[in-house]
Amino acid sequence: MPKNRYHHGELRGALLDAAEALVRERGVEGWSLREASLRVGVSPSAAYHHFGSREGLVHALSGRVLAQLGERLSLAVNDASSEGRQRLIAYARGYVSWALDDPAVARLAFGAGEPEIPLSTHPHDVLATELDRLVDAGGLGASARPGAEFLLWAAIHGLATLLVEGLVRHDDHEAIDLQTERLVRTVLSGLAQEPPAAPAWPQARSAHTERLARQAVPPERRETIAGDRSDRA
Amino acid sequence: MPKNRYHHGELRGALLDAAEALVRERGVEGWSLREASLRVGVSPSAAYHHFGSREGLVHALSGRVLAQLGERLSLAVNDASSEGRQRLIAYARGYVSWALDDPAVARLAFGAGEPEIPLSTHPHDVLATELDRLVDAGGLGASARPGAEFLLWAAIHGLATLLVEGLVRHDDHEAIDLQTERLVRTVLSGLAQEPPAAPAWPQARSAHTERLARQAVPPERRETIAGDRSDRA
DNA sequence: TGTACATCAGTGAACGCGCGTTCACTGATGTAC
DNA sequence: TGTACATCAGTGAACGCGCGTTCACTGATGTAC
Repeated sequence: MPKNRYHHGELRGALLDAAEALVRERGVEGWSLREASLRVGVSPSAAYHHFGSREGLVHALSGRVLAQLGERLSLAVNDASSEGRQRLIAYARGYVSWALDDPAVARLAFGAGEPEIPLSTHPHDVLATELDRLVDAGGLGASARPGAEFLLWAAIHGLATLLVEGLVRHDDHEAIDLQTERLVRTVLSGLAQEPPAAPAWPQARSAHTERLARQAVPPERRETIAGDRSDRA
Repeated sequence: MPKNRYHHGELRGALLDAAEALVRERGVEGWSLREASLRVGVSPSAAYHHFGSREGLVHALSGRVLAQLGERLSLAVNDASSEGRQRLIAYARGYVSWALDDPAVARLAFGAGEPEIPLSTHPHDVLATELDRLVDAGGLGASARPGAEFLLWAAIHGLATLLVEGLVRHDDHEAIDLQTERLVRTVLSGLAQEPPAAPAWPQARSAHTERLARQAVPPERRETIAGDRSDRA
């Protein structure tokens, strides 16, 4: 807590906070980099030292916000019972209520392309882990597991999106919770019905997983790594 | 085709065309009302005679575009076999491929709140009709029907959205088609599994249905209509 | 068929504005010796 | 412990720009008689 304010100390985080508040108030496009700087009490050009452009700031914020959703979902799932289906219902409710609590922030998180976000914090990873758990507990056949997280994710994400954009409406929060529960139960029971000899469904990939895979193998090594024996660990 | 160009004749439509092209090129926010006017060869203020503001233009366009999707889906469904499940798979494929063919336009259609669009042209209505048809043909129990369109819509919409935003990726179009098919089959089979004594799920409402209901009873008559016998037709 | 006139559908100049970004700069901090 | 100096993290003025919207206007069209 320096008396002196020439060096802010936490400027990067403070700018992200200001930007998040502005998104909440006026949407993703309804504010300027100048205004975010002004709120923090810093010159506009200071922001350029931390983010190269307005877009850079928005992109960084979207990653932070998506990670927050992931953490919230982890908590929601672990607060729920140990029964696999109930945990997934809790996941879905958390996802939908998060989006409805803060529609503009959700739009940002859902719309900003490839996020900068660590593994296992991502909503997709939390969901995948829960489905693995359900299979382990015998609640879902192993043959239905591959790709199942994308079906469930699509369903939950679609409900959240339709509600956030106002294309679908309910009377109250409880009605939304029930609709969410029905949706999850329906998809899970549909998955359980899948014949074991189902066609080999193509595998989808999550954008953040791809990015992380790329980062694990730095660009300059990608061509030689296959035959490289000097790898450590 | 008037030689004289002082009166354009089709200015409203021409402005919508220009705006749609601009959305395609640069996204919903990446252009100005001035630029749309310029493309059409008309002064910016001419646009104000047709749409009261930039927002008005965008809103009108979103309605037009959503209606186009609805028409495309009607065609896709009717081109498919008469078997109910196949028709719904065709619906979903049409929905997803439309969004991927034109991501920016899809974002506009999906994100602009309450659209101005006639009944039965709306994607929601087309879907509801197909589900009714499936029930009539015995492909789905009547007890699972209420609200089912919202489950399926959420699933399809979510898949489209995740793909459009780049959060989920596939190798090619065929993989996407297969994933779409799996999603629809899973939801339908989950719905079919629903116990007949299922809880009374709350009923969702579509934004456009509500708007149409409001319009059917004009505001100034809403209070008296119950006891009003002077109704015509 | 001709004319008067209301209405419709445009023009074009002007407004005030805040934007993203760049630039040369300076004060504060951390490090080597 | 003191000093020189590189680096880090800010300042603040300025740039050129295109924006949405308003306004008083005018040319073309449609209608009544």
